Amino acid sequence: MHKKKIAIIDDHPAVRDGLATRISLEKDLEVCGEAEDVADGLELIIRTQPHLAIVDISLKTGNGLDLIEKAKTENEFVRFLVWSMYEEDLYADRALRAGARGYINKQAATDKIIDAIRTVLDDKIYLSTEMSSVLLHRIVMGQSGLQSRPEEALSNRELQVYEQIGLGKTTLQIAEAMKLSPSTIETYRARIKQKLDCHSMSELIRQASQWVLERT
Amino acid sequence: MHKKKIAIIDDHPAVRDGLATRISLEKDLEVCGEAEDVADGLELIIRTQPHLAIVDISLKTGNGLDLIEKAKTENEFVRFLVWSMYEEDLYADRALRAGARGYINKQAATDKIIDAIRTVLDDKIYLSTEMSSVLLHRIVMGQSGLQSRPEEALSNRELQVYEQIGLGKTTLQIAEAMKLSPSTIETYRARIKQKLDCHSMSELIRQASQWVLERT
DNA sequence: ATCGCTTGTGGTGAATTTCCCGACACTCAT
DNA sequence: ATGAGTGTCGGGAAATTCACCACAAGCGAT
Repeated sequence: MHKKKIAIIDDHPAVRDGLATRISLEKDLEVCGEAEDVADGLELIIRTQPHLAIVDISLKTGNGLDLIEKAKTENEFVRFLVWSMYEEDLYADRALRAGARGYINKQAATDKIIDAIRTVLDDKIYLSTEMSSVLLHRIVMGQSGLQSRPEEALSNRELQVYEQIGLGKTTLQIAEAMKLSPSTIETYRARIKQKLDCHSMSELIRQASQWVLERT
Repeated sequence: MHKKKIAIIDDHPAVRDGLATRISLEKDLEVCGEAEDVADGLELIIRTQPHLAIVDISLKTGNGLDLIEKAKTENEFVRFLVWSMYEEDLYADRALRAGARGYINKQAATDKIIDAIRTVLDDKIYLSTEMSSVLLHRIVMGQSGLQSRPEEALSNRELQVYEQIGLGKTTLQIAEAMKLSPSTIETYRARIKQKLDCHSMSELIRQASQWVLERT
């Protein structure tokens, strides 16, 4: 029989163990290797060409999403499933954007991960139902479901404001800096929130500051 | 033979599985139960009176250190080992102060955790050698020496709130999650702002969210 | 044994900010 | 020329933040 090969890339040995033993219970799946950082993970993927790589976001050195971005071009046939402790709404769309075919939380029961694996191996997208509906909602409301980097959704002015927000500036500070009425900044902020699907200032600030950091 | 009973309290099923299977390989150890949040963890400890409880810091609801504080008085004979993904230098001394007998990182090899378990069961303290010397050094220098990170100035509660802030949660959401009055969260926030020298919510959120990202 | 400081918890009321509406002019593409 | 998106602003209601205060418990220093 032809078993599907699964690679596990996670920086917690106990997690790898737990996952590996659980996967081994399935007759048609086998773990073809494990890695705990980006370099080893890449090497593992290139060498073993797994059908699916399960990737944690926070690795020993670097980020699982980076790994996926790097690996996906050279390894057409490898599918990626992101497996992380972070809440889905923080990272699911980033994961998909990076090239993953699914996202599953570590708090999920181990049986769920098997579901997710099979779903992705079957060339479908795996997300929680809530997250799926959020993305679908975005498609209906906005243009594309995945917010391809904020730059593309925001207008010039909005982007400038977004950047200031990410720097931790208050509405008033931004208004002064840009010599505009605070009301205007409020409007931009409201539009940004709508476009990026944020529901509170806290969330917007968090997202903006993250964006500022990541945009090197 | 009289096996030592181990309780596992962690909110990631895969971690529990990995740990449990690894522990089961030892002839003189047995897992007497698992839990994934504070309430269940307490109940588990009271009911089974394990020789040792392995406790993750971030649980589904609440904090592992709180669990230890609550559990230790009523359960004299239960020892606690903190097992977390966070870097030792911020949490190890908090863990010990809360009543734990050791701290081990999730990135440690699974054999290490067995070491740690045996060490604690043997009524010794388990820490990495680096951390031991750091703590000793702090004791000698009178603790008020140089705190490399401003976050070290925060109290336990403040740190929990800080983390939530960094995740983009609003004051109200945090209050609900921690089952405290919003006023209390306000107070913590004010104290955090003072300690970290932030002058507005925006700045605090920005700093907290960056911290959450960069802390591994 | 006492004093002072920190921590954990909460409250009040004023000041600010956010939120939800609407408005208007201008551009650009359909 | 109509509608969608953008840049700019305002008003009023709702929510949040801020600036204090309070108090009990714990802990270290005197």
